[in-house]
Amino acid sequence: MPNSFTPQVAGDLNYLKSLNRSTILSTVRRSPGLSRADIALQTGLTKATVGSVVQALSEGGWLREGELHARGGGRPGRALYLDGDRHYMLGAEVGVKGLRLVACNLVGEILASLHQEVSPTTPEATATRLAQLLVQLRQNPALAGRSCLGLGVSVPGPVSPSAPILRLAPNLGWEDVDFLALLREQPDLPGGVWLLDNEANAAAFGEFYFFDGVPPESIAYISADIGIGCGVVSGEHFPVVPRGYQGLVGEIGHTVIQPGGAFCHCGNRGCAETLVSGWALREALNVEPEASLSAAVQARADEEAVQALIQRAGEALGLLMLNLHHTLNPSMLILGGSLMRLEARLIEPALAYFHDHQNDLLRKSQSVPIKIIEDSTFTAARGAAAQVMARAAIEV
Amino acid sequence: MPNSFTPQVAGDLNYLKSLNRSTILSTVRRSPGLSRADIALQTGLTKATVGSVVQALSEGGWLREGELHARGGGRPGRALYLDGDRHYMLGAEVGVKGLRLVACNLVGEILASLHQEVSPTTPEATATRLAQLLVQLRQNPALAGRSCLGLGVSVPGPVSPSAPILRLAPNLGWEDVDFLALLREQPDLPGGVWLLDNEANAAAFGEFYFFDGVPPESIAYISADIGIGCGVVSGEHFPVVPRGYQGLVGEIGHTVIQPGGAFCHCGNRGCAETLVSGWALREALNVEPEASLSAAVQARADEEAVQALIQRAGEALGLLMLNLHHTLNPSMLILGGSLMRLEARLIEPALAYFHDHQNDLLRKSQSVPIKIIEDSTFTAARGAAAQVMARAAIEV
DNA sequence: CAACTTAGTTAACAGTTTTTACTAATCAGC
DNA sequence: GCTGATTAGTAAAAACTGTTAACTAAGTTG
Repeated sequence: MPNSFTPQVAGDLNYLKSLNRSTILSTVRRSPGLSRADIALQTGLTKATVGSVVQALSEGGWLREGELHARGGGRPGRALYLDGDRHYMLGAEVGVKGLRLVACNLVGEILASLHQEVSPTTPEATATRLAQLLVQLRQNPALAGRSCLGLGVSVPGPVSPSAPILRLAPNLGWEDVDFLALLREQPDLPGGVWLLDNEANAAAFGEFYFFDGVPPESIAYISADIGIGCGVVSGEHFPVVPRGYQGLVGEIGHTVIQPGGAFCHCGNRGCAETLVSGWALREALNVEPEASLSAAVQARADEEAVQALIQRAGEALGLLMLNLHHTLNPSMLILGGSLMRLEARLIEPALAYFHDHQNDLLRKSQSVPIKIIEDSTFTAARGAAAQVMARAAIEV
Repeated sequence: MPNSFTPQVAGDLNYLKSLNRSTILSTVRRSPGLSRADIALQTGLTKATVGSVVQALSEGGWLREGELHARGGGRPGRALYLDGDRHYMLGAEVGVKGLRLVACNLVGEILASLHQEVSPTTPEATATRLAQLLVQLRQNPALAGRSCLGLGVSVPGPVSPSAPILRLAPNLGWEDVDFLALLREQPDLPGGVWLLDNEANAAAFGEFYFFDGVPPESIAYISADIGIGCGVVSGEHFPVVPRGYQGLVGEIGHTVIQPGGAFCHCGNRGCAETLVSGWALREALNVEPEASLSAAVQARADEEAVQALIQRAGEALGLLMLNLHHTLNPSMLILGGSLMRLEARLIEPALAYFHDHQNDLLRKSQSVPIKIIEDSTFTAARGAAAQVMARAAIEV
């Protein structure tokens, strides 16, 4: 049955091998500690195939052997884990508020990170600065002796699905920027897989790929920051992020939920972002771009108007979550972004709205788990790194 | 790169063969008249492989040879087409207004059809009636000498993604119905692939799979009928219809676009369906379930209140289209369902709203083509048949 | 009509998973 | 402690895939 890792057009034996290698890797990623025999059972491959693929992956630094299983009669199997000690991926977020970089291993652990809270200026200057920070990051002793699989960069705007080009980033004033090309002109950068993606997509991918616990069937990650975006991921072994025809999937901040409502900077009226978003709240509360929104809210928490504003924003977020659920029906909703720093003030009305406005269909189904990421400083950067790993696992 | 036809878990040589056969078939479906050499070029397979697969497909009744190409020097290639004369698929729509059946060939042509405009009662009685009609349909002389690939059934409600079970059909009063199991108890039905899917999904799949002309990258099909649903399809060679965790993808009729608005039958307020849907308009205009909505509108076309009502409904539909575009970003929107019989009265305000409320991101992109299906009597049934073909092409 | 070009087929080949048989390691029971 | 049962993992042969390279087929062009 169709799912997600298929060649552009048709497949040869090489593709088949790559598919199986990647499936085995993903099987171990999703349930660490499986033995070769377990993998054979789960994937349907034979013990012989699994054995030879595992050997190759171990030699390549992707898998490592662990302890022995001891379950009843028979020779115990040897546990297999992703090898967190031999490779790493670089991930970077070019955000409105600054640059954030991580290097993480195959298990998703952040080995080293950097962030610089300065708003990007031109694409060229930003590329230069990012390159310098990448060089600095790679000198971190935690990365010594490891090989780099590549670099993923996330940007605050839609990326063309056909080419790694940032189409429009209103909050940076950038348009049609080939950021990876600018970066490639810089010295001392690693080779391997280079990827560019939207911030919400990257974050969503990372949360799905490195999910802590039993992985959900699919997720929608709502990124509530200056603007509101959303990334969607599904696919057991080969997670897919739908991007749409023009890379606009998940631009839910500009879905209209209040026809004839307030004007939005996008040129329309009544967008969700006019009710819940960093820029709308800052504007309503007169908070300077440099100042902290959550601090301002905290300071004026006893003003009734402020309470009502945040309450309304939370409800709008809840409505957005419901609409998203009716349109994409993910098995889990994840909320992230700097707006989460408003904590219960924003989140409680959102959850309340979400639960109080479920319709019959939803009530019939088991309720959708909602996960909240309080600190998403490195979420997008780590997600970009995760995308690098997923791609490298296919190409190796 | 990930896309859509991957085995449950891992692939063996059988899968590889099936993949390539299916890819070749799809290549011909998307551009009829290609030669073996063209296919080899497009798919990346070698001439040898293409040759042997084409031979197998021809013998199996899937492909036929056509005229000779005559383009410049060299031996001319022989055009290949899907063979419309040897197989057919059955498709049925269990709708609120009755049963609709088609038999169509590999090219998507309807060879025979039936429809019975009687509202279904119980699942059991409906299965019995549908089985009788299927037997009757299969006796149509147009089907003589052809083999049946299977049966697809579409139903007016979400289908569980894990099993072919109708979860809820409010307009039929059905809940958790294993309709295919009921059907299987009936005599004289064909074997092959049996599928069950939501009406909007089936229709969307059919419009994509049998697209007349250059196939779009992806589509969203909005089914505007008693309720409002939506099906999404994308994937070049292996079209995928996302269903979501509980089969609720595309339930856009219950996205809220007017918080605090009118009560919806789903238990919520301000759903899109309260503004634009068969039931809302019928209720507002006091039209009996048996009577024709379009006729009623036609008759009262000069009442100002009626004009305003339809105008508002059209605008709501336009808003829904915009929101859908911002969430899923398909490369084409298709409008279908019985509400299209209201014609320009409904459609013009919808298109006007859609075009007048595009934001900067959309304006920057080339505009999304919108296709309107005036008569969608057999759209869902044919779509269900298309799904059967797609599945059979993989399994054969 | 010979040279050229492109389409399609054939047989040997390389690379994949599977099959089958085997070895390795642990536990249970005597 | 030994034997047998059971499960894990490996090795070599077998089966099957698409590829390669050489060939035949069938047109056009000079």
